[in-house]
Amino acid sequence: MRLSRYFMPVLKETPSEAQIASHRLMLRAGLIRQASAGIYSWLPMGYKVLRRLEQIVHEEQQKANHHPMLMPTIQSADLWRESGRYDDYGQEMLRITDRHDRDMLYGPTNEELITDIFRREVGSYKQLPLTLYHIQWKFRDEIRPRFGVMRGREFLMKDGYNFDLTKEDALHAYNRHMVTYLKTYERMGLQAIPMRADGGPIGGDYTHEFLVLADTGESEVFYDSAVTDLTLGDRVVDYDSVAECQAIMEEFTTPYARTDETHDEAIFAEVPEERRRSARGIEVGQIFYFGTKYSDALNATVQTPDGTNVPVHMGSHGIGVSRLVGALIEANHDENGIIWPEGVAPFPVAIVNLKQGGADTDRVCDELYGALTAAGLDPLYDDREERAGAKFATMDLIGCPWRITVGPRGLKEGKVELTSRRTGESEEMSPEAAIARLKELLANR
RNA sequence: CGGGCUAUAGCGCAGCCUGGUAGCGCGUUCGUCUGGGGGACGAAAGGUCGUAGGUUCGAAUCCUGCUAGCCCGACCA
Repeated sequence: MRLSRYFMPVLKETPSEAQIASHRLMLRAGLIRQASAGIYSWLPMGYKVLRRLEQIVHEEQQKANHHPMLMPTIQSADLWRESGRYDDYGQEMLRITDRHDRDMLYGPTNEELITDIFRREVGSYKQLPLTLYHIQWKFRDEIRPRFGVMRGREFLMKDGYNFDLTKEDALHAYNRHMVTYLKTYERMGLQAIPMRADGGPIGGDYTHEFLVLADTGESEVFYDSAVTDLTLGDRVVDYDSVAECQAIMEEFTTPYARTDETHDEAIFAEVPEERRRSARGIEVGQIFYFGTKYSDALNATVQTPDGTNVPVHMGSHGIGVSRLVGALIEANHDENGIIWPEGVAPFPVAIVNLKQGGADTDRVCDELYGALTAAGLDPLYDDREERAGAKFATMDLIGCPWRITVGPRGLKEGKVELTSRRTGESEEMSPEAAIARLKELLANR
């Protein structure tokens, strides 16, 4: 993308409403603009990050044979009355009346709707196991929205629902989801620690929250530092293997890791003192097994081999996709701006032309732009008529992981400069070498 | 919802107390110079002062209602 033709309204000053780093930087870098309290428009570069996160979520879910679909944002109140949650949910649910005076609502979640689809269409154990998910906008009418997309009222969420014949099968689904989530966060360049959590309004006996450590997190967390050494890396997981998913779940949940709601000082004290940590965390996902709570309420049953009808065992699982953009920035920024992990950067590499209109610099930039585009590396070319300082400051703010600087000084030696946004380290090399290096560095993207 | 605060140009703010021509910085446009970390000079565009009403010869300024937004708390992914 040529910056001169893009829409990226950056701000030199911080709008007064932004308190925390991610909110400030999302506004300054031109990712979002507020539409009303807790509701945001996603500008092109913010939308690009959001789509990138969605894509990663989709890929990891589908590897586990979970099926994407799309349910509506507006739901009828009837189903919620049937489950009993129309009254339970309280003021957080945005209630709407249509022209025929029917009670509608903007969905805060989709257990009722998905269970209704299931009970209409599935009647036999032979159709199980089944996991369906979607990525859709939700609305929760927070009393006080704040921190930008971290705690908005409208938010994009991946929510999935598993349907299984037995509790054992449903617990495998639980473990399977834990693995897909760990994979998903790792690909985004985030460490999200699964922590034993509280069921909350959705309910459930088995539940883990995934937390990203960050000073501005809303939750206080306690953990054994051993848990932060764990990674899945390149492990290829067989999601049909009950034993393998179980083993990974145990590996990641054996070290002590809990939010303050479930924290137990006595058990925590058994962790060696030098490994005990308390910190703050941002919740970016949660998984639940809740048994037959909704299938009982909504009469979602399947026929077993012996001819009886039994309610299905269910679980639900969520990833806060829009919130993740904020969490990523909280975990990856410095005083100059965002530092995107390579897996999620809106543009993985930026080309900075220090002398716009110079014959040599223009030519080399065009060549780099063409070659990187052809290689699928989606470069952002800063071809504006700006001075070097302004270009560097803008590039630091928007946080592309790699920057190629093309200036007359370096070109005298036939060199351009490749700089890491994260470390600030630079290396001079020929344009051809820079292209080759970037292909290598970004091979996994 | 309780407590506190704010609303003046795209962004950050002053002006209000003590009523009388609507300002500053950044950004934007044009020109000249400049050219490796938000450069300099010159010119210009851009504002129903949140909104409705009241007081007054006259209201951004004083008074009242309303709306929106922000902060703290409770709540929450």
